[in-house]
Amino acid sequence: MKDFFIDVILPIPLEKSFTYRITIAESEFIKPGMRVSVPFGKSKIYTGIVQAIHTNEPLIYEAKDIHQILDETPIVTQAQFRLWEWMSHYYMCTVGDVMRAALPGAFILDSETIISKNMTLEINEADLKDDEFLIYEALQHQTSLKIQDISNIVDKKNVLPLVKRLLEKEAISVHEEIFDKYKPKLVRYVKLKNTFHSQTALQELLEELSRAPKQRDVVMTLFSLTAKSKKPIPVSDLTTASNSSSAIVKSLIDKEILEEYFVQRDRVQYDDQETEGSKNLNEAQDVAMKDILESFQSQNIVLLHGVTSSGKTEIYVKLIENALQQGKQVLYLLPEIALTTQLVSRLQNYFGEQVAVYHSKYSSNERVEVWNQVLSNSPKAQVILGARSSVLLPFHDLGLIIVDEEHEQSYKQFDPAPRYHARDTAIVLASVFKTKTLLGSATPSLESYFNAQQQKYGLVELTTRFNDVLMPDIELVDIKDKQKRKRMKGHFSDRLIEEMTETLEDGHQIILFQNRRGYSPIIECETCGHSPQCPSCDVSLTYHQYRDQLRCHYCGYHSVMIKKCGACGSVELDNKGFGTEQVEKEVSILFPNHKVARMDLDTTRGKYGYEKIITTFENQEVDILVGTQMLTKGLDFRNVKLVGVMNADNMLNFPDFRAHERSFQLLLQVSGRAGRTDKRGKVLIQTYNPHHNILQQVSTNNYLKMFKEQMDDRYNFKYPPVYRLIKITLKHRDYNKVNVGADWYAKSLRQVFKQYVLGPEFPPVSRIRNQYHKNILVKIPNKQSLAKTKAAILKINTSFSSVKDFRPIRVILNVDNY
DNA sequence: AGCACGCCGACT
DNA sequence: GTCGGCGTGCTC
Repeated sequence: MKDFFIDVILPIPLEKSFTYRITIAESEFIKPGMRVSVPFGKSKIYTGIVQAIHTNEPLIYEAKDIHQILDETPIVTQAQFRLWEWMSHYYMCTVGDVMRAALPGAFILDSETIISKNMTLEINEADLKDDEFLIYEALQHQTSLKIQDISNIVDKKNVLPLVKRLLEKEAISVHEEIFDKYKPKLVRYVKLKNTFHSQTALQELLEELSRAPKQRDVVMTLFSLTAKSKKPIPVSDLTTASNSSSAIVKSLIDKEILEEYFVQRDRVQYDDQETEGSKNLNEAQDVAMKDILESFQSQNIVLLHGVTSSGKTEIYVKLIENALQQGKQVLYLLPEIALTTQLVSRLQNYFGEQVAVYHSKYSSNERVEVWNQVLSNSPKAQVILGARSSVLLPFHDLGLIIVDEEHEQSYKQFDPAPRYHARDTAIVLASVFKTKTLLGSATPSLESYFNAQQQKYGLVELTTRFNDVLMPDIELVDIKDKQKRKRMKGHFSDRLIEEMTETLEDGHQIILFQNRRGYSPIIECETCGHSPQCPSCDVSLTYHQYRDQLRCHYCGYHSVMIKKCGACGSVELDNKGFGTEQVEKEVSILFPNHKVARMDLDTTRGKYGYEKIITTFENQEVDILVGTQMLTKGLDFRNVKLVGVMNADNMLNFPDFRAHERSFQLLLQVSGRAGRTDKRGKVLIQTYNPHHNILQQVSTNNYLKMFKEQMDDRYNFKYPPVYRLIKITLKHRDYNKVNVGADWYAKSLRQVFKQYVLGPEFPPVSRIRNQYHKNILVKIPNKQSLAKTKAAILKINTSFSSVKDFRPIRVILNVDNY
């Protein structure tokens, strides 16, 4: 009789998969895609995913037995395995990394060490030391302790030696326990005990309760509620309806008059609302729709380039309808930030309960529920509306993928691994299901537009705004000139103030855009020029006025605002540069009679952070909204007529090969917020450099010109999409070690890739959280094999980490690091 | 990644 | 003297 084994993926960054022994009985039950808990290392128990079942006994080691099977049916599909495999190869990470990113946290169970008293042996307490005795005594009262409890009792961090000593003295025993993290949400219901169902019994009961009027009320209310709706009555409904407390209900339950019971409920629920049919498309949309469908005949991927508010969503809705009619699931990807109630409720309007939402602000439990619904192809998960990580869901029969705002950089995950791009991963996912992908954007990324021009993607253009709203009028304001002529008030030019005044008088709203948060990014001493720096990063601290704090935007370090220069003691401190906070403050001084709000990372924390701000702005409780690029993400504010860009220069001068492309996208996107209904919107862009090509192209809304010009640069300087990039980052807290290591690494790379290796170079912020960073860039010509390139890099990587001195240096491989 | 083992400085 | 710092090596 042969023995059975399983290969298991573990959520750790190790290349190998691990083989465990299973029994014959288990082999009949276990299927690939199920979770198992397995012993790993000396004592830990990890959660793994079964990859394969086989009979090949490992030769060089003894396979351990598994600990437990965690699922009855697979929770990971074969299609996912294929996608995981692709991701780990393409993005140069382990399958375990992908697994960790894909599974909701509650699926990955951890073991915990549980300490209990050794019952078989009486210990002479005199043999125990003080701290040992403390634990021993604690175990007289409690049957078991966790490591954390022991830590608390003896007030020490590292208690493992202590546990070990007790173990040796046989005073205690330890074992590992795993806990299910996913807890279904239970709703408590009550009903009247069966014995009181007859009319007479109820009469008697009410009489009996006449001396407890509160309780009597509750019973009466329950009775009338039940008569009214016939549905089960949740305790919470009963207490509100009868205006009583749960204590009264509890006493009724204790008296066995009422009976409580629990029903599992989905955490994510929508009120059933009337759904409506999709809107009829206008002529332009209709043409675009037909073009898309025609393109899909020959292409798997189509790029829809439609100007802001051209009504792309309506086209998506039609396409989703088509797929649903064929009984297929649809994935609709959006940047995290655009996943607001605005869009969600819009889609629910059309598709009702069939829409499931998935993003990072969902709790782990909520994500498990969505996962299971997608996996079981539940009617509640036919349209999955989600951010980046939703490409990793266990789709069943995917019929269409839509990637909206495909140019958004937030689709790319930078840290931790897998450093994947959701748009590109979505395209692969679509190919796994042999289905189509639609990319949509008003400002497509150069790589997508390039692919469309190369006939790799289909291309459909939509050039008119919905309802024939005019494109906003974009005006560039030369603030260098304005400053010379003393026409600036703070950071506001006279033109901007004029337009703002007029807009406010007309009762319209204003958006002001400044791509920097805080009050001012640099505080400089006027006497000695010193400026306060973050102690663990190489950046100036940003002054945040609302908390009177200096903050580091890289590591979160903060201290109180200094009153005098830390170097020379001078009290003359100057603010250099400005952020959203300062803009907000200046607005409230310039327009004291109007309400201003700010939307940036600092004001949108928490689950409903941005929703709150968006709602108040939507309801016109706020006239002027100041914000960072958060404002640009597909928000639809009807009443905004003016958009002001406080300073376009800092993003244009950003040291990145995409700075110009990004600026163009950002400026056009933010401009698109202006005048989305009848009135023509106005956009003012303040800049020191009004003749900059990008600004000219923004003001004339000339995407094609921008594309051509940028592509010339990309050809000349060998950047994507003409060349591919892999960025290698080395990290260590020792400056010298990073330098030496990076030089060695780059030298080895140059032997293979010659002039296509750039660096090593320190990034603009070379030290973050006390770690020095150094980057090496590998450029890959189009004709060079990607697979071979990666293999060569991995080989160098292996020899790098086999040098003893280099081993502590962390190496990060980032494929398509843009 | 964790985690154990193992070898050196600062404290009850 | 120990406590605890992190270098090194291993995990089926």
